[in-house]
Amino acid sequence: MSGKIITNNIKALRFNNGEVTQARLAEKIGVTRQTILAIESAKYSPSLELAFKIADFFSVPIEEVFQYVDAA
Amino acid sequence: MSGKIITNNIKALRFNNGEVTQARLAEKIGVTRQTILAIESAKYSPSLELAFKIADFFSVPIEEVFQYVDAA
DNA sequence: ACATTATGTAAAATATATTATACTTCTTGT
DNA sequence: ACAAGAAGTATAATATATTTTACATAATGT
Repeated sequence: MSGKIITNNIKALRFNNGEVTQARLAEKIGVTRQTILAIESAKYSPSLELAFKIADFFSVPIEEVFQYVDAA
Repeated sequence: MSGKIITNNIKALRFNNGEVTQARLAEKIGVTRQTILAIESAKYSPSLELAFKIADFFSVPIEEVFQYVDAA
């Protein structure tokens, strides 16, 4: 049915950028630590705006943070 | 505060691709025509998943459909 | 002028993202 | 072993996106 899922490499990006913590990333972006945690562990996928904010924070395009790929 | 807003060129893309209608785009992507209309007229911004679906439909990266730019 | 198709407006109902709070577990340094 | 910082689990409350339905307007072809 759905076929595709959204994955992310936020954790990897956090460590490629001077060990930024979940709490600090959340604070910088203006969301809660819970939100970062939930997205990072793929509990749900973010709004487009939040996706843009995260991508902007790491200075990369959205596609480098999130991937829309086949589930199987 | 926020400073940035999300814009889109869905309408332009629809006409660059053989005049695909809102209803047809919605149907192909698996959402309601109202959703396409609301997003196209920036009543609200979509979920990341829907943004991916729209971008995929037009075979372009998300950044070519949606732009996160300064409001002013 | 009429019929048809596409787009816009509106509002209530539902689903999903985000917050807030509190507690737990893991790591690391001392 | 202990303390402190970071990450994980859980849940209720709130905000926002999406659906559904219904009607209104705009554009086009006959």
